[in-house]
Amino acid sequence: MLHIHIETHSGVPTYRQVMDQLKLYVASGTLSSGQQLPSIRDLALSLAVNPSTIVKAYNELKHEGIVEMRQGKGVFVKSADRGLTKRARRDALRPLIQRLVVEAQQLGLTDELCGFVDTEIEELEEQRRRNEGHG
Amino acid sequence: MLHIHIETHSGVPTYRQVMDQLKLYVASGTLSSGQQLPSIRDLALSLAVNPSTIVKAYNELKHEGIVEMRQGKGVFVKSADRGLTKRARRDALRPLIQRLVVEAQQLGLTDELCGFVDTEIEELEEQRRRNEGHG
DNA sequence: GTAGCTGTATGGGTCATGCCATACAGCAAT
DNA sequence: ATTGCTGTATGGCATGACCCATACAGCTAC
Repeated sequence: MLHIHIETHSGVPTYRQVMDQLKLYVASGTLSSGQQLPSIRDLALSLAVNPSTIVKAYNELKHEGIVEMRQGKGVFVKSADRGLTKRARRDALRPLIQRLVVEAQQLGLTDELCGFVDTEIEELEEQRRRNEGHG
Repeated sequence: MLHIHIETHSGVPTYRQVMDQLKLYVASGTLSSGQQLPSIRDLALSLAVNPSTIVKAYNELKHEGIVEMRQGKGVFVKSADRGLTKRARRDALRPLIQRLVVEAQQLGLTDELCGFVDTEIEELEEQRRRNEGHG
């Protein structure tokens, strides 16, 4: 059973919170390729939100190539996107990196930034390893 | 004279574009501590937008501790924020890092990520060095 | 004090976002 | 074919984002 927590008054939209947590689940291996996600109605019910909100989240994830939706069947995790060239994938990441670097500079943390990133990666990998064990 | 370009149909709000470009100018040293920014009216005129739009951008930057506004005097670049503890500054950066790491994982670029970040930092430093020369 | 610059404050109009409600359509087991 | 699951499509409605217009208030030079 998938555990998703919605912070009602956080200012970040419900569908966005759903997306982000699902993306984290996929990235950490808690949800792996081919695995079925809760149906729109089920997830909507368990989160006590309108089904259309879940539809929006799932659709965005579909456009990002993270899930696949089959009518009558359900929603499934898609394998990680390797259809794009490495260059294209890097370019997709670039704006976010630039933003991060500017923020870090403003906070006087450029020197430590790479270490921070590595720590975060390590944490994610750790989670993945744990999920290997359980799966 | 400050060069700011507004992409009208980019979907990203005008005030946001102003903010981002100003932040980049500060981070790259093109604008340095204590320096005066264009007045609200001047900038609004040169960008052909309403003064209130500039007010919004400047106010956001004020809240982020990047500029200082003195009535009757003008708007000035504030020195980089060191009032917070290192821990607090790191925490401020963390959500952005987490998001980046998840995106990178999804694109299969975790291994290269740190290198990408370093490249971007190097590029910013390069700009700073060039600005040292001119200033 | 007055003229001319500066930032500040308030209110309004328009449009997109975010959420909800309801009806439609494909797939599969009975 | 019927039942019951699945995703899909359409429309409505409220809130907030975004931008604009106009009037207010502090500082400085004359």
